[in-house]
Amino acid sequence: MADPSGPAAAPRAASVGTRAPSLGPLFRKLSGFAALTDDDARALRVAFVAETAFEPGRTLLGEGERGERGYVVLDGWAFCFKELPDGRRQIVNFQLTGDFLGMRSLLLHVSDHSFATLTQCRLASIRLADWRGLIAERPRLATALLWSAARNEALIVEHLVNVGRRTADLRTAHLLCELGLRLRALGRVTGDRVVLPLTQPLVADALGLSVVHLNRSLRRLREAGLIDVGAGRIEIADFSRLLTYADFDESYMTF
Amino acid sequence: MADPSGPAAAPRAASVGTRAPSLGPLFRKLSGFAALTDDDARALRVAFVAETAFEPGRTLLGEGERGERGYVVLDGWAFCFKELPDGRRQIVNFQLTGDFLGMRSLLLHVSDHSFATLTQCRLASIRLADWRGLIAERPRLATALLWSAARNEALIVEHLVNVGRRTADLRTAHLLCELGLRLRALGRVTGDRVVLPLTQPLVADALGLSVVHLNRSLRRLREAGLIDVGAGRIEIADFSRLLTYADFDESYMTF
DNA sequence: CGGCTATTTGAATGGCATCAAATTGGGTGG
DNA sequence: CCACCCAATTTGATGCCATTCAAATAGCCG
Repeated sequence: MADPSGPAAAPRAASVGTRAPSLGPLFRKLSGFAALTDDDARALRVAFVAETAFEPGRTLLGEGERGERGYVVLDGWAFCFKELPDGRRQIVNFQLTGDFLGMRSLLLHVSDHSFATLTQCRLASIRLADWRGLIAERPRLATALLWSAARNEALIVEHLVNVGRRTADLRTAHLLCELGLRLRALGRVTGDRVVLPLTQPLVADALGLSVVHLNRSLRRLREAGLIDVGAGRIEIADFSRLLTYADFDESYMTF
Repeated sequence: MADPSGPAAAPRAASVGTRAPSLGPLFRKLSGFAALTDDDARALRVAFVAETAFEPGRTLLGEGERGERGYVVLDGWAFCFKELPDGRRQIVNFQLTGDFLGMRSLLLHVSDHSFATLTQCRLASIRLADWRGLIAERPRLATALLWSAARNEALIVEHLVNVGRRTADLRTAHLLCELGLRLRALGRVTGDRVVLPLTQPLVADALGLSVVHLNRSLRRLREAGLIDVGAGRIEIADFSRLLTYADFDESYMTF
């Protein structure tokens, strides 16, 4: 194990940028896809520049703009979305600690989507040239990134199934389950309660529902004792039962 | 330009497999993402084994199975989908000539989705080890594959927006436009008419609609003179007007 | 010819959107 | 500390979009 910044590593001087970004979660994720070396860890540390915190609700890149930098979430929640001509929008997915943000915009000349912070966020960023360099010169890293892209695609595909073929209540429960499990995989969840920093307009845009109808779905889930809601926050009250209720099949996440 | 099997190349003996697969469209697509060399073309030719034709409606891999081989469509239509416990399904996207099929299943230990042929198909296939080899040993190819994965993700994301935020009529028109443009990019379409080998149950499963309702949407499009329908086939009758009707923004496809 | 699937239409139901409005809570400036 | 504003939450009423049930027709294959 070659964690570039994990707690197990001895304290080391900041190698690049204002301070060494904590790329531990990212590196752990990528290590699950390919056997990375210390050199790979070092290359990641060098290529990614730590950024100071971004405030909540900040749009980092709009559709049609040119992506100058790609990001990794060090801490906080972000999300990406597409807007329609009439102003409505579809949230594509949420990014948590260790997830990439805007890498597709970096690859394409013009971004096909937008992304923004949801909560206060700490992000590390990378320039296109450095990104290309990592892929071209580090075969194991390139392999891990392709695996990571596959995992990301699997999340989006399941989201599509959710929106296309499930009722509002199950759809809502399913999304909450996925986010809860992703937090659990990060070691942020221990018991049967999970707090998610989600407002209802946001979740409605993710699920392809109106805010009004989502609110009624949430009320039913609350009356069933599965969740609690309020003040810009949705809280899973009984994770086990919510997973059962949603008939959640986590096979698309477990690789 | 180093087309491994294009018509411009002089006839060459089959290098591997029963005959040299026509990887031209795949190579052309990948060349748009990174500058590939003759060696890259050769490596692709060696790794992909030509397969004989598959009949229409053949499921190549089911959800939960282990993907032993990845595929490239040489000719014909295929599609991938996920099934729900109640038997309904969501079609994720369609694969045309030059598109990968089942690569995500190859990377993951257990496939999270299924895929099948739609029409008669000719496919070339690759084993996991050879796939890993291409990625690890050919940096330009790895780069191109990551770009290709990004493009594929962009298609799925737009599909999600379509299902999540558009009405049935616009949703239907949008899908037909995308497929028409993809055929056009392959040089298979010249005029304002495009024939698509799609049955209505299939399109309904792609759009997250019931067959009955899709049928009514198609009727409205037909009465508007935009399409023709019948006998396992949907035909774009006036591509220009259909693009206008769908307010189609092709920026997500043009890279 | 019989069975299967695709296409099509009618009728009724229901899920979800839209419109409207009351309430709440956090943030900000006076 | 209060007044105000703005966004989020919540509920009611209404109507439409889409599903479901039902059935008829048509085309394909064995």
